[in-house]
Amino acid sequence: MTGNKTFGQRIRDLREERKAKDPAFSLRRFAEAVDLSPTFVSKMETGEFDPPAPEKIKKMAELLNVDADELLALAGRVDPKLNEIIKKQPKAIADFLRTAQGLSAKRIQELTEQLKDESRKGGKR
Amino acid sequence: MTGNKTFGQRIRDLREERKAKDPAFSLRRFAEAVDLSPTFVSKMETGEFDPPAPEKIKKMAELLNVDADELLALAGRVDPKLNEIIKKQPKAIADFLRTAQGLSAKRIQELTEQLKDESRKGGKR
DNA sequence: TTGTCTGTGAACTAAATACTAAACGTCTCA
DNA sequence: TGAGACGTTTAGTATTTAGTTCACAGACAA
Repeated sequence: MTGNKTFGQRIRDLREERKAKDPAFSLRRFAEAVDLSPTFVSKMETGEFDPPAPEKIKKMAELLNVDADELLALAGRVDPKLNEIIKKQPKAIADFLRTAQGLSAKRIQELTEQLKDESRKGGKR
Repeated sequence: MTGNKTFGQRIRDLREERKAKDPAFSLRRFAEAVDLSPTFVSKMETGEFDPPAPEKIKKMAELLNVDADELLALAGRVDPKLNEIIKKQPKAIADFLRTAQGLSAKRIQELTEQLKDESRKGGKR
């Protein structure tokens, strides 16, 4: 597995790593950049507080240069935008996801590629 | 389109339809079966209250004999179980959904069928 | 005409979510 | 030797979510 850390541990690791090269990644300054209080970030990193709202998590991912979906997943959340996508075709996508359940990441990526190829060639389809 | 009603209107229509044949579908009795107060169901059906928690919506779908995903979608929600599925492969599925965005229901159903055929033939894949 | 059922209106509310402010001890470095 | 930044602790709070209770007026039936 890519890493079995908690959300808070992962943020702290990433932030400390950046801090070593750039003092803008101190807890206080990072908190300000994400628009959260230092208190919250401290507690969150130590796991005493739950992760913040999805938008804050996305902002952190951007600042820390990591994939937002990875952080959101660690936080036990899903990007609200994915739910918006699902709502446009609820039955079809719900069926698909239940069928795709348990598929390897690789196989899912193949399907994604397949769709991309199709749209490159044949327009919408 | 299949129907452009609000969540509440849809529930009321379905419930009244059943009520005509079965007095167990009075507002009060239905509310009790779903484990909600009559007041809540009344307000919900007239749109004055927001739809209840996903589990209640699923229960209603079951009692009213309709697809839960349809009701959940009308309620502007997504089955929490779908989010659980996404969390198992967050990056791959997030990518897939963003790529599949805007695809027709038909095309998504084709993909689902493709996966089902594969698992019928080749095991997990 | 009392009893029982219907749906509805007004007024709350418990619990969860998503945080904050202020003060504290520690360390640095000028 | 004190000014400033560091992360942390204690003690809260505002907002949202997901409902509830109680009382009411109208229909119907015995």
